[in-house]
Amino acid sequence: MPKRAASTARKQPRQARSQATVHAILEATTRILDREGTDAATTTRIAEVAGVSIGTLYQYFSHRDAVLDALQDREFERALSLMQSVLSEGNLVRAPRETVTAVVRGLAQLYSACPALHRILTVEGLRSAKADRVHAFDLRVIAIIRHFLVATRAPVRRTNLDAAAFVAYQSVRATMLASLLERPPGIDEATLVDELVDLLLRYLVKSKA
Amino acid sequence: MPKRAASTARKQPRQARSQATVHAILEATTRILDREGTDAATTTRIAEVAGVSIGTLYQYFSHRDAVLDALQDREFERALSLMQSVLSEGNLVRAPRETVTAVVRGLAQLYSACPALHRILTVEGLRSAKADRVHAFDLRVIAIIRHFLVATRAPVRRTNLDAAAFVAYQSVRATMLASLLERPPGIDEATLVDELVDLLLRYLVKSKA
Amino acid sequence: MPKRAASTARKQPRQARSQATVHAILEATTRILDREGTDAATTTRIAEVAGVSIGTLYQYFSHRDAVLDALQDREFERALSLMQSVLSEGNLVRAPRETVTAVVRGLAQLYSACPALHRILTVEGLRSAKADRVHAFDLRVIAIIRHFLVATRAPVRRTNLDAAAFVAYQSVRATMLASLLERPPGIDEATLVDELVDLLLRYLVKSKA
Amino acid sequence: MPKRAASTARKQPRQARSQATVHAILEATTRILDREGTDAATTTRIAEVAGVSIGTLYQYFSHRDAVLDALQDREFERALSLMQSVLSEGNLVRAPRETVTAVVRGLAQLYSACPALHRILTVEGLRSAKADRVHAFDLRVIAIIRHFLVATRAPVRRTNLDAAAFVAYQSVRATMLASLLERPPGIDEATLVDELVDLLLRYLVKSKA
DNA sequence: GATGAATGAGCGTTCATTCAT
DNA sequence: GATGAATGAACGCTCATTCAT
Repeated sequence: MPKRAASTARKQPRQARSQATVHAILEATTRILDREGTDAATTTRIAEVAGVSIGTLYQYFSHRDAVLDALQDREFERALSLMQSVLSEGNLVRAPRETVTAVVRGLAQLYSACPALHRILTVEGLRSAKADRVHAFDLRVIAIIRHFLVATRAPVRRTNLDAAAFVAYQSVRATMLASLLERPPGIDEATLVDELVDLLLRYLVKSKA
Repeated sequence: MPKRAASTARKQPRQARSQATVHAILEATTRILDREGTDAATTTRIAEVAGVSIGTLYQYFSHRDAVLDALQDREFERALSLMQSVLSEGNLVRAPRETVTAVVRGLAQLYSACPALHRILTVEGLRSAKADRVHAFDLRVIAIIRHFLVATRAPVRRTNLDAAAFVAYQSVRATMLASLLERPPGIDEATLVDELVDLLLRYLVKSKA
Repeated sequence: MPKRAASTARKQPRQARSQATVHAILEATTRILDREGTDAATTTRIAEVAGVSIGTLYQYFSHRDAVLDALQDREFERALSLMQSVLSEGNLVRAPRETVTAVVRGLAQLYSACPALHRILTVEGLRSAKADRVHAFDLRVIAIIRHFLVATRAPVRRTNLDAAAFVAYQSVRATMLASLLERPPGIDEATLVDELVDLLLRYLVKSKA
Repeated sequence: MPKRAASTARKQPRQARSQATVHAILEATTRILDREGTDAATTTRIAEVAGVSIGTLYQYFSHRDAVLDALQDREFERALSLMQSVLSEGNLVRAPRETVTAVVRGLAQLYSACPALHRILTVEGLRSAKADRVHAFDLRVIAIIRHFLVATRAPVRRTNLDAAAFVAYQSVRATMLASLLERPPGIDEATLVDELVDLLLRYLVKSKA
């Protein structure tokens, strides 16, 4: 009894063929955004890459932005569940470095598959009403981090936890994406992870000494 | 050493009137981008706000992107000279906290005047060939930071200076812009500066203890 | 004398189920046209309101216009039989005012049930080849009226009966529809009927005096 | 100091070329509506027939309907000024038959140049918000007729002047247009005018006898 | 030099129609 | 027979760019 009809979806793809079509559209959009940028993601191009007609696209998405929204929802959900699982109650006893490394490594994996896409999705807030979606996501991420900072046994150094969570998230997100996209000389992925983990630990946690 | 022969400029604005026109166009573009967003920055609108005809605009800029490029150059130059002056040889003797605070405050001032514009300029890098321009700018910024890290008398903690400069710059830039644009609850500008200064000092400099 | 082999019908709805489907489609179209206007009468919407699939619709009607044509046929037939019964031989002995009132009242009833529909059916004649259908209908109506004018015992004032029938019919039809659709102030339906009856009697019949 | 910028017009055509362009667009629309019907009046077709590009059309009209509105305004204004001049104070002393004949002849001339166009313009009220424009026009026409009925020296037979003006206008309009469009056998234009004049006189004015 | 009317490729979107299931 | 996913021509409209004045 699936009653979660997203407001953006035109019809629930119940049949196998329909699901495949929707999937193909989202994958095509992912590829286009990651490789060709936002401007290339026209409805015509998406349909073309997905191997469907433009009419078919509009049977599943009410308008162009609905496709982007669906993609954003999917990726945001992925990122959130990643963080939630690593920062969950069960992991509170692990050493801070372990936990932080897990989060950073997880994000690195998530982003490195299609960094340009994630740059667009996490940053495209300027564009019209999309800003609200990004902000809402940011708030959820920060809530998760904040909750972890409250619950962890490690000695947290910060007093303003809202600010700490915000700074931590934005720093890791932006640095990772910039690194993946610019590929600056002398910084491979492993180095980057180490640096970010160190940045976070020194910023967030009291040193043992 | 005349380095203003930008490939995008159509003619050398030698005369006062010409310079005034170019300036008006860039100012108009700045205002539109910051207040109305990228989509509003049509050539017609820019010409209108600048108080010139569309024909005149094309007499000074070969195409729309040339206007944006010129604007980007101008703002990038501003940011670079800011950092260069604060991180210059003359300031090496100041306490690290002073210098770092000066840089962060400087950027905060620069960005907060027109945050949306800077978001567009630094982030719209995805768009087509613009990415290269942003990357080139990033490299210059990082070189300046790296040079400071080498020259400062403060005890630098990092060993990979390329990575350190990159991480430091990206973290500050992204966090500051996100904060200005999202205005997350519980984080005012002063708080943000304090947090970022602390983030940078703990990451970059060995504590005295 | 089977005259239902309309060129627009795709198949003979011999069976009860088929007839019910055709009926449902025509009723749905009627409702949509009258309440939502021409533009809303898409094939998808018609099928939806009729409770059948779009494929089924096309099994009974070769194309969209065939549905409208069938509806037009139905309503035209209704109007014709109304006029024919009132203006038939059996009514020739009634007083002219009685007969004319009956016709006008009959049309008022027919139209007021769904005025927008009749407006579309009688006026949308402009649209492509539909004009011919409306004209053909008009000719039949006029023939009926003309025939009455010839046969009635009342003293007819007109000499050009073609013109008289035409003028009489068009005046009543248009005024009635305009009144129902515009609902002009100061003219209720009873008033309108009185005015039109008076208009017709004075135009068509010699006054007794 | 012309400050009547119509809300539908995009820019005031001050220069000769611009005026010619606007005129060409309206003429093209007239021709298309009259000969090919409403559906044919696409922006592409209008631009094509007018001999301009689609972009030019949109420099003078903010959207497709603005073109139709402008045309409607023009024709409505023509019809109103015709009726106003014939039914004006100066003509109150003329014999009723003279005045009525002048009005009917005037409308006949107006309509016969492009009957299909006038049918569309006076009747297209169903389509979305266009109904209001037609109704507003109808009210103005009726006000003019009503005013004449009040002021004339001829003995008016009707008591409900609103209804009388409405019935008179709609009857003449519809009959004339239907006649021009259907060209029913046995009714030439002169006959039609005579019939309508007689219809109106008998309906509106007390006979001398 | 400056102007702004004109251009047209290309966008997002709709909807009548088909055909494999 | 019935279904509804898929199709694609055609629509209204925008905006970077050109060029005659």
